[in-house]
Amino acid sequence: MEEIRDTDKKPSEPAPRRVRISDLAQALGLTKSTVSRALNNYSDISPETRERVARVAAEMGYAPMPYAQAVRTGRVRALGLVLELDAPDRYGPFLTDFLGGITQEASLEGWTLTIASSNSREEMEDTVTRLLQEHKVDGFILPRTQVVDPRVKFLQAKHVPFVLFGRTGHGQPDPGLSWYDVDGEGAMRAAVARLAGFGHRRIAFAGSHASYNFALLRRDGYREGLEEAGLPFDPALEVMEISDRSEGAQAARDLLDLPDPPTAIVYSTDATALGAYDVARELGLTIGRDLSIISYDGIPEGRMVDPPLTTFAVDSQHAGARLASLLIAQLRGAPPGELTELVAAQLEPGGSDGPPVDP
Amino acid sequence: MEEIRDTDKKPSEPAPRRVRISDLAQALGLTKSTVSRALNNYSDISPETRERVARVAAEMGYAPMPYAQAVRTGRVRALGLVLELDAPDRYGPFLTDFLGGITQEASLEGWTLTIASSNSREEMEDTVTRLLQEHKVDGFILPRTQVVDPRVKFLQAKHVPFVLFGRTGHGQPDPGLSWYDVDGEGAMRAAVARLAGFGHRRIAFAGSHASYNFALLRRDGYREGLEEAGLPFDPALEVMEISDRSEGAQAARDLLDLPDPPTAIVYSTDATALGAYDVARELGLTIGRDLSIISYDGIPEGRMVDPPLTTFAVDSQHAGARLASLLIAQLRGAPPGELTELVAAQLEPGGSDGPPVDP
DNA sequence: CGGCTTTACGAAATCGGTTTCGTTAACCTA
DNA sequence: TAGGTTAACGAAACCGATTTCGTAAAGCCG
Repeated sequence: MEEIRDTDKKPSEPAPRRVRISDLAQALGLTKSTVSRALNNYSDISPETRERVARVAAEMGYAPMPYAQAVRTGRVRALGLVLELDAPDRYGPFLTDFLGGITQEASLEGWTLTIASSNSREEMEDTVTRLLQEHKVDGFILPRTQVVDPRVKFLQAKHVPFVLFGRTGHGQPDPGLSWYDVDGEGAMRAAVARLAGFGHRRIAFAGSHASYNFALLRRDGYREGLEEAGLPFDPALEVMEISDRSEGAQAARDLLDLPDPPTAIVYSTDATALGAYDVARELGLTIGRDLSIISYDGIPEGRMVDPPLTTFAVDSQHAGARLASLLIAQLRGAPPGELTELVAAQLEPGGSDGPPVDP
Repeated sequence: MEEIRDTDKKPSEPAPRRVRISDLAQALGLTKSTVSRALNNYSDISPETRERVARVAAEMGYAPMPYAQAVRTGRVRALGLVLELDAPDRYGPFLTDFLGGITQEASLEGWTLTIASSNSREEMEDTVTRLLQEHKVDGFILPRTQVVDPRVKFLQAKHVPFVLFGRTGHGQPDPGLSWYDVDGEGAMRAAVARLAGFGHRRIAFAGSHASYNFALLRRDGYREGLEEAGLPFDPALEVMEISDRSEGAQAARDLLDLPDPPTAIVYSTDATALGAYDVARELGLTIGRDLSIISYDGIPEGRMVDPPLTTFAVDSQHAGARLASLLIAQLRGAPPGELTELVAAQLEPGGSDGPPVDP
């Protein structure tokens, strides 16, 4: 019966013998079953016993092994996150904060985060399927929602709990979904209001890819801002599909080349707004005077440039923490549709915006 | 016996009934035990039976549940990664690639990645302890090694397998450890050689925090490069403890203020090298002509600046993949000390270096 | 005060696997 | 050909929990 298998040998391990539920039961003079039910708040346990079990468990440092519980319950106390490696901006600098937020919050509740990655939709579905079939994960966090997000249907069909970072469906979010989002629409509205307050009359907008839900919402916010400020909407001043710094620069170039150019540009993302700095340097314009810029995200880079970028900052760590919390709540039985959260972006005034110069 | 517990209720789940080992056994006309041993390559199974079991298992789509196996084996097929949220550069843009590399490679072998985060060393130890005591991971990947890394002793004491991204101990890496590293020393040597080849005689170095192992190695490489080029080592041209763009700028300013200033600066990281661009603009110098710059990392930003940064690029995705592979090998029984890998950084010539101008 | 609920716990089955220990039949060997 | 191996599989224990079911004692009721 010699074992010749070539995989997964056990390393030498003088483990310090953890305390099991049976040890706890013996110490208490009870049976495993009673102890288990006491710890899980069953109603057929007397309050005194319940309290005593809890106390001794804490004293002995008992912690159940999630995977042993999982054999019976099917739940492993693990959250799943699928990163899309082909994302246009590779999640930029947010990822660390975002992951930190998720894991710290999850850790408080005794959960962990398992991450997977994919290069395409097919790969994403395979990966998710494997995580589920191996029961490595109880639910998912989905970053970067699209207007019509294939992941939603996919997970709903499998009856897997999940939460979204960002809404879907543009104006009408699906009522049965859990999500957390930052109010990009409101931020863009406020950006336009701020610029209009400075006296700008021609305010342009450089948006992101329209397949992403946030892109449409921010564009909406821009248009609403114009309307509230009593400014006319000029289609020539609205460009979309801008996704990196060089495209942001090209957008600025095109806008400034117009017969009646804008005096301010609202960018959908900081990364693209930095392109305006390059163009300003080319053309000898001073940002904040000759051209006002306001954008959105709050990347560290925005504070390094001269002048610092005025932006609406997103707290990625908070987002991660809240998403973890919402998902755990849902896994504990809360109705998904009631788990939604919309927070405001935080204005970080820099020097990139100000009153327009008179011609 | 009604259940009133307030946590972890099971959501409705019409799961598509997965195939268990007992189903497989029944279909084969064998017992669970025989099937299990066949799948795990025990020697007391005939080759024909082993092959038949493998074939039918594949046909029926059987995959063992890792947590059910874990109850007996104590292994869950999960890799652990602890992110340090207080890292100076927050892992920059590498994290996405790095995680992608780990997860893709792990996925191929049927493993997953569980991540945790910490704000301090104490928190890191608590987190690791919890992950181990709950048996949520089998081993760890440790990024960003320090010269004397407290994590090494900590994990060794617990007899937990791990691999390092980067060596430790400066010159003398601990022989019993597994690690993957990029040859920063060699890259810095090559950078100096390249600059000396252009005709530079006074070449400065701006390094990182000396507590990190890579910082010392890159500095060594710089010094070796000077020696090989037959150039004298001038302590005034070597500054350390530079960790971000503004510190990189200040270093450039200080170096250029010297009585006999350098004509080229080798930076330990791209992020700090970008500071030189800011200073060049201030002073009206042209990078690549008046001042040559070579650095290390290969961040995307380096290709966006003008002129593009000449740098030695690191493939973070490959690093992640190899680290995962090394750790899995170790978990399968390979001796840790033999699992080491050193790869070269890839020179990406930009326009930031060239022959010095004659005064 | 006898029967009927509750209350509070123990005994045992269960989850999906792995591993130990027998056991049978074929194969050697002397 | 009797006795000892060996090959190949079955039976059952086991891992650490949860959950179902059974049951003794206490409480209630008329």
